[in-house]
Amino acid sequence: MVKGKGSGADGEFEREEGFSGRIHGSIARTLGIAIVSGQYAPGDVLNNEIDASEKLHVSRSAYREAIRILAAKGLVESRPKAGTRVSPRSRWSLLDPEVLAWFFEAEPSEAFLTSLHELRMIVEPSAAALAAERRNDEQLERMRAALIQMQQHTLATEAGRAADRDFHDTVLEATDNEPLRTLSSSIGAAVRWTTIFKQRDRELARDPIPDHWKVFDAIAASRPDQARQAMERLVGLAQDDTRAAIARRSGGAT
Amino acid sequence: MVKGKGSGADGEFEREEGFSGRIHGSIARTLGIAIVSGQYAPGDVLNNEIDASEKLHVSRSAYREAIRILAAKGLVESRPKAGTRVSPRSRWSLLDPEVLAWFFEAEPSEAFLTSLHELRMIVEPSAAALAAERRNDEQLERMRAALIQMQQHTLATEAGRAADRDFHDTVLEATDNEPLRTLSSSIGAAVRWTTIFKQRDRELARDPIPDHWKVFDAIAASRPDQARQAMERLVGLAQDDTRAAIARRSGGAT
DNA sequence: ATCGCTATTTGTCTGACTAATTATAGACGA
DNA sequence: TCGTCTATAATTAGTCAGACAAATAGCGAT
Repeated sequence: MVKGKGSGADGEFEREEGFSGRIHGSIARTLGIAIVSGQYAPGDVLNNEIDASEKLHVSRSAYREAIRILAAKGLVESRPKAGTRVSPRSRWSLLDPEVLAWFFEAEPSEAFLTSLHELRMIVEPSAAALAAERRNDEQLERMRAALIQMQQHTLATEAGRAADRDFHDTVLEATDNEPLRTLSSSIGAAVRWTTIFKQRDRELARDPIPDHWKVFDAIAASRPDQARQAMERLVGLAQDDTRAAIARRSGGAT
Repeated sequence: MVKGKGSGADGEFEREEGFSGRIHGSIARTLGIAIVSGQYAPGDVLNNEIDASEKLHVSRSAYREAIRILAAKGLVESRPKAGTRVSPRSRWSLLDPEVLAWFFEAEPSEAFLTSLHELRMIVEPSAAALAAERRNDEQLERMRAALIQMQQHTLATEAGRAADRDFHDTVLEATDNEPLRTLSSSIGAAVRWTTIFKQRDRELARDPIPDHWKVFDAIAASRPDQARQAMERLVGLAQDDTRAAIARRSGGAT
């Protein structure tokens, strides 16, 4: 039993792929996914630090740092003698980028997708309205550039999807409201998965680019109400498409 | 230099009061407040772990766990050789309950209060509408109970303010949308500070209880649009009052 | 039913070693 | 001579190990 990590070509190992660089991060990720995917239920008590760290072939301190990360995100809570237990879902930081990523790591439930869309539906139209009032020229340029990129690459490519996210992200930024901007990660996640689902159906139901331009035009023209309506339409259609894709997936095969 | 903590009646000490029980939590709190209050600016590099932990009279491992917490909330980022530096504000988890608490620990800026109110203005009316559609009887009862409590204790007491928060919290819960519910801590923070500011002016500008009942009635009657409008009015008035109180505070004395 | 004890578990400390990465100085080529 | 690329060194976070402290849940005695 040498020192260094021991990650060699031995026999058994666990977390392996999808490493997060640092070991505590990767452990946090592994446990985080296990928790949000329901492998551990709220109320469940994790193994004690000694056993758990041993089982994962890491030092106790590395394991503890991972637990601190999860605790900071509200996923677990630990107390002496009581152990570390999974917190009730209501305490989870569902809008945290990492937590969200962990959710999507294991095929999020339909209900979760739906609620994320609902959030978009609430936040984005108002955000667009604020953006129409407050955007500066530089932000407007970035939105335009994003849409052009999106047009060139199409949503079938990662570059195109990134441009899509950039657009929505910039709208949030243009609201000049920091807490609102924080939601961009969640919105971004919803956007990404909307697109992925739509892409699974070969025929992408509708070309969303004209709808994006309408939002852009309203923001460019500094017309809040118009921007709100355009965004409402855009998000609503995305929601419909996702719903349809999901229905087709679970309902009947091709 | 004995072992145990050394928190005795010695000479100098730092973090002291406001302890969070566990030491790593209290360090995280101390640093967290220092960061959100601007004592450390984004981009600033913290002392290396050895020096920092020494200066705080804690072990390196405890200090490191604190840093993991801050990193999990997006406040800092650390890399070997580069050190631990404060992340750009855009990465901060502004809606995290603890981060929010740290903000309010050091008199939040007017701009921050405003943006939080803006968020309320966006989220709560829609939430009320959803709640009107989806609330169950138990939740409705909790809302009613909260308002009665609020009426009895008035907003001058902590019990009354807690009831106020309970009401808004239950509305969020009744939306049956988990990500939305996550925002309750942020909303709650805004609610709490609205009230505190209003209370500073002796004459509380307006009795908000009737407005609360209007929201309740609409939710009870399952009328989404009515609930949305009532909540819009309620939050709008709160916003006005807070603005007025702030203006009076910074503008001219009594 | 209450109180006090004990065993378990997290929390903290120490100190050493590892690994990553920046920065520096040097070699090489334009 | 200047610029660029490359090995090397120095710094810092990351990991590990094992011991001890503190808190508390659960149990047994009263």
